[in-house]
Amino acid sequence: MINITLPDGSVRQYEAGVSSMDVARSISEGLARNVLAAKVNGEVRDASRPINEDSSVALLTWNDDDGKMTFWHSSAHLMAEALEALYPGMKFAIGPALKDGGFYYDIDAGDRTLSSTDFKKIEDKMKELARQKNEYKREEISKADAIKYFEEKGDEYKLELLEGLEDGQITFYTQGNFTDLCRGPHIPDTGKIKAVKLMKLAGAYWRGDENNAQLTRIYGIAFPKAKELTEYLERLEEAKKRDHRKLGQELELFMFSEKVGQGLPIWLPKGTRLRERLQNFLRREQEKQGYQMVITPHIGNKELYVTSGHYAKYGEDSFQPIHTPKEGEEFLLKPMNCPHHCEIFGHRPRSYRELPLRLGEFGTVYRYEQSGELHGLSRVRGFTQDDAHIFCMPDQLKQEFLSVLDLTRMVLTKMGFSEFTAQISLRDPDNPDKYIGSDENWDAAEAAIIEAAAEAGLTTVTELGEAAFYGPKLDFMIKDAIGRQWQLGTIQVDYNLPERFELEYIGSDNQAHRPVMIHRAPFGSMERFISILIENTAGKFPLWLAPDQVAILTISDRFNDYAHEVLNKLAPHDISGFVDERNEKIGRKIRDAELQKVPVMLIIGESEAEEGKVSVRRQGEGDQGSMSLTEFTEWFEAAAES
RNA sequence: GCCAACAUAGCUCAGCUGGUAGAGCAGCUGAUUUGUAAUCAGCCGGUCGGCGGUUCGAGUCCGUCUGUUGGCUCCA
Repeated sequence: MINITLPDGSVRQYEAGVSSMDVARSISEGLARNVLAAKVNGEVRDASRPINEDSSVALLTWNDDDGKMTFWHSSAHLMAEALEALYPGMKFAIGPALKDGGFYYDIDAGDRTLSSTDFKKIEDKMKELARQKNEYKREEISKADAIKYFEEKGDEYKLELLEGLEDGQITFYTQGNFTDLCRGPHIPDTGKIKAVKLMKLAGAYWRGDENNAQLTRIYGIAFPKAKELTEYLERLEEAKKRDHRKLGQELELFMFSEKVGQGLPIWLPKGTRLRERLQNFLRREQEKQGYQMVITPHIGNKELYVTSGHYAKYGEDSFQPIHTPKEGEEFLLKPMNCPHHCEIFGHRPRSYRELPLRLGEFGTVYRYEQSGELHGLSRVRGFTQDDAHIFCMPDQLKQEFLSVLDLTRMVLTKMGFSEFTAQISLRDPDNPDKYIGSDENWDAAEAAIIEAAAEAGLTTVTELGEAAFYGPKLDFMIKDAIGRQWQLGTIQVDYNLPERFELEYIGSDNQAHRPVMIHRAPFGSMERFISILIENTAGKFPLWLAPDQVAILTISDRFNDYAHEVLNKLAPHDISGFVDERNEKIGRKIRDAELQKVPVMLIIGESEAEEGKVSVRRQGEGDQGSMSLTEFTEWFEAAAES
């Protein structure tokens, strides 16, 4: 008998050779039906494989990430089986599951060209094969036999893969009539796959190398329940509707111009109002916490970046230097604000009494991103960071970190994001030479970050080896309204720049000391943050942020004068908007304001003009009744708070 | 950057196998003076992304450039 330890800590006894599936059955039939694979002593394996010694076993279902990955991997095999059945002679390269969901298979279709019009046929075949509930059978095979099999089949890709594998650890998996070289594991049988959809087709090189053959990559998704596929597709639809590029155009927030240049966003009036509101908000909050704003130029002498080390690191992959008429003089578009801020710190002697010195700037920087990486506002070549650099003494690090965490969390919460986690990136303990700065400093900084995050009550994930060479960091991850994860603001500790710029302060001991620097940007960049904000709100910005807060809609042009009077009276209350004077019916004006997602509509006709009132309508909600202007400003303030 | 697809009016899109461009919305003009998601009519608007080529003839075929979109070793 062997002991099987389950995740809840309970221990059960079974005959040696028992399978994970048997274990599941002994617990409940329902569980057994849902088991996709099992994690045995930390290794994900087929549920059918025998266990011969005392082990810990976790049964994996659709609710486990490893279960999903196994499911999708098996789905890739199912797709390959369907392809082979429909189009004999195809060669298969690799077909993994994807962490972000779904799977793909890279295939060499020979002379045949596959297109998305073939998807339906392939999906139908997959469903047909799935209904046969074919078992995924594992088989250990000798390298010679494996080579023979694929030589006969004429699949040079699998043969190449075999070259890299050792005899004795090669396995085949077979379901139905399809056999594939595969490490596994797989789900018990194809019958679990109830819903499949092929998503897209892309070119991909064999082994990702452009010198190799170009293969056809087919992406697909699969689920154990039809309903889950429907929901998945609905989520994709929803994401499409929220796409900030689409909304940015519809709401006239920003634009791009070929003439201005790729990846260089142009902020239109409405987008600018939105952005300025965000900046003002952040500026005020930062000033409350003792930040001082500074402004530095968009270009800097090359020497500045040689000093900071950025030139050596980014030289040829960036915008190239600007030459002046003067011989040998070169300027760089600034890729970062920190060197400038270091110069501010260093321009006169600093006392420890001035620390922490917190310098903030909405600094616009330019980076030459690869053209293929550009994407709407989220990946651009010119953007503005909500940047700040805190120069402090080592023993102030934790306190400063804590206030930055507080600030970040506060502003994100105000922005409507409530679920965050923090990723803490530390040194790679096996590679101490990769990092600059003393061990004591690193230990202290890492401890400061970990303690600060714990004190702030943040859920954290720690990644070893992910730190920058100059210091550890913490990144904020947020979840948006439709469940997507985004990486936002980052907080980094830096020992490097103070050293390169030879920054010093005079301590209470009358000796010179080197300050520690914290880089931090709660939003990251205004561009990227706003792209996330647009997608999170679907363009329905909170009242206090909306570019136009109220649309004043007149029933007929007889009331235009009163409408303007109302607009003027709202201005002192910091409520802004416009009067829709068009000669249109009220229904039309409402529709247009609704589509423009103006949060509040004030409807003005005969009765309002006579009684000095406004009829209030909330975007997406409808009529809120009529009120006096005083009542309305109170209503507005209350609404803006919530 | 590489691969693929796409680029037609301000926007969304139609235009069969090559035979000199169309719709809806927007805009303009007029009528209408309107009560909670589209009033009616008329008009304007495109060297079909740029350049080159094939052809008697190119939005349509080929090349090239620009831009956009999706992908670009999560290893069998």
